[in-house]
Amino acid sequence: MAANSQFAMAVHVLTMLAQKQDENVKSDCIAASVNTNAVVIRRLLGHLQNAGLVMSQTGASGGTRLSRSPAEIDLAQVYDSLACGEVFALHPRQPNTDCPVGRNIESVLCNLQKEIDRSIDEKLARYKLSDIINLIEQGKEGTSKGAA
Amino acid sequence: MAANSQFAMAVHVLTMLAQKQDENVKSDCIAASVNTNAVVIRRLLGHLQNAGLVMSQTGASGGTRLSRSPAEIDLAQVYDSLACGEVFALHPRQPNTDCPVGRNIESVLCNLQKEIDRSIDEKLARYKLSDIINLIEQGKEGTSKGAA
DNA sequence: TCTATCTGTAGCAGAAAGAGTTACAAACAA
DNA sequence: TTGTTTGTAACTCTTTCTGCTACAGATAGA
Repeated sequence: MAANSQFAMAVHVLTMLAQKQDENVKSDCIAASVNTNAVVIRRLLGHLQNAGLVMSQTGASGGTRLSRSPAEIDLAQVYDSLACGEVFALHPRQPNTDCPVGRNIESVLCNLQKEIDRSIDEKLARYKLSDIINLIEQGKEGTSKGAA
Repeated sequence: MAANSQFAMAVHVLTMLAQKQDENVKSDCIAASVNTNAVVIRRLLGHLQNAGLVMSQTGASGGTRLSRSPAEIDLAQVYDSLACGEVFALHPRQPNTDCPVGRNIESVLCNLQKEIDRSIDEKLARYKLSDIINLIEQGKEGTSKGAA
């Protein structure tokens, strides 16, 4: 396991920002909803800012807001901005190069890894932030009729 | 990051077993090629055995061999046997349920996660172990002309 | 039956990665 | 000038993974 929870938090954060468009949201406020520390949120926002998805403002009455509309942000952009890629890692130690398998397997797996990453990206690119917001809105009515 | 290197090792191990079909391979021997400890290999083989991909034999002249032909084993089976799934994790702490976003985002992301997992599985299912072996064989000739 | 060999697994130590926290400089509105 | 907010460094704690030792149980072969 040990998967990355940053992505889930990022989607959460962006959804909140989308709901308060044209308003600076403070990291404290976001942290309260995600149930974590404000610094954790600011670190996350740093990545989203580098990717051009949000913009922050320091100082009094500062905060963060989306820098594009929710329809112009897709989940692949979010995923990539966190650079948490790699579904599986390669060998922790260099395999034994005296063995014919060990000598060549890395490059084969590396290519496979890239291919998988591309397919995840394609899948995520189909979802806009605006789609996620719609799904969450649907979830509000009824208890949880499954936002499939 | 912190992705799972188990998958890479598993493919490595299975490739070795395929090359010594109908022969019991010892965990020591595999460990030497993967460049790790024999116990690590035996733990890994346990998963593959539960999935019915290999069979082990204890005692003198024991070891492990494939329980099917390489053409009957695909990488999705390998991936699933390790149960290392989950491309991204959900929130480490329960989000604040007082917040409308926090209350519903988990189920939305959970569904997304399942969808991504399915698409990885579909992609991996296209590769048989026999395909991997072919790619590695190709890599032997020439230095590394890219086993794409 | 005895012995040498190999797997399966428990249990421990060390390393690595993350999360959470405190603290503070820099930016900025009022 | 003052109060507020981000950005970031630095630290601790926890969790997870790897590697390792040790040993019980299984088994082939003498």
